[in-house]
Amino acid sequence: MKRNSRLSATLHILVHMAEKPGQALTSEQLATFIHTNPVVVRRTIAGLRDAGIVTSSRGHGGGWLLGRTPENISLAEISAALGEPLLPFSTEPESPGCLVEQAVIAVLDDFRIAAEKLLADKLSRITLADLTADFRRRYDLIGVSTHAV
Amino acid sequence: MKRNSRLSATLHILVHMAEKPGQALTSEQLATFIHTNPVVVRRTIAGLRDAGIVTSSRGHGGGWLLGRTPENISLAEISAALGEPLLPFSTEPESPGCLVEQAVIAVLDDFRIAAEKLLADKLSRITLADLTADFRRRYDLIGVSTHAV
DNA sequence: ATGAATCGTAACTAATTAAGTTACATGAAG
DNA sequence: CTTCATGTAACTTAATTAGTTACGATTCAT
Repeated sequence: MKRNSRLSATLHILVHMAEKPGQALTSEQLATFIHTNPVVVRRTIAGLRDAGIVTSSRGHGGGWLLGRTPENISLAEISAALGEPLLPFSTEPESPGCLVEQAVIAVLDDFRIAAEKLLADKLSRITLADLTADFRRRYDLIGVSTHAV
Repeated sequence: MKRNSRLSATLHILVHMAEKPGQALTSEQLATFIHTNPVVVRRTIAGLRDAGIVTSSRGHGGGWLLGRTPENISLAEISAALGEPLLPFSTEPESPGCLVEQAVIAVLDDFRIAAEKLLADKLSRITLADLTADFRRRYDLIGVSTHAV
């Protein structure tokens, strides 16, 4: 798994889970989808479990299941559960007391708050079901073209 | 300079430059503002020069100047000139041929394109002049309270 | 001309972060 | 009670970014 691809890797995993409803997939299986190892998977999606997006069970026959239907899982929730910031820039003070820095931080923070809200709104309108629908469309297309050619 | 603070550090520098109009500031001076060293400054703002936001001159009496008035320098341009992506997540394929991945990337890229446009629009409405105005407000407030107390 | 000041940039080092790995405890199913 | 899973801590490795050193190129003052 490359850097900065936790969101796409997680979505990849979730679509696979959505395609096998009711069937628990192990960290091992999920890991092969995103070319990494089981511990990285557990670590990455641990937050999704806490958010109720997935459930995990141990022992024989255990593994991971979606906690809700794909229609009820939005990318906003997934992104939030991963715990990564939506915007990459930091505004932590480095020169406390510098009025220029304070002004810069104030303006950037205002922007950031508004921007994060905008992005979260947009993400909340995309669900896991949308992703699986897109996948199915591609899948069917391949099938058609394979038969046609 | 901390990680992920290139934007705020650059704004910090630019506000200082805006406060000394017509006066060339050296990389050395700019570096002290953001607690780093001159080479890091040159490297960081090199893109701003290419974008015409600042100019630099060498030799005795040389240094950095704003290339335009603060009213005509938007945060969108500054951010673009820094060459950093507005959104942190990557959508580079890791399993070419995997339809699930393709679906995920397609959806995320759509989102990313729309989101970047939104953010750029918001940033284009904030100018360096807005930052200096915010700074002046804080500066005047301190002056007032100092005199009052 | 010469020297001092300044940027431009390459090359290297150090610090930080994130992913990958190993190891083992915990719990569930047969 | 053995096997198959997750949970998690600890460590290692890899990648990225900031910091540093060094030096060439350019400009100004004398």
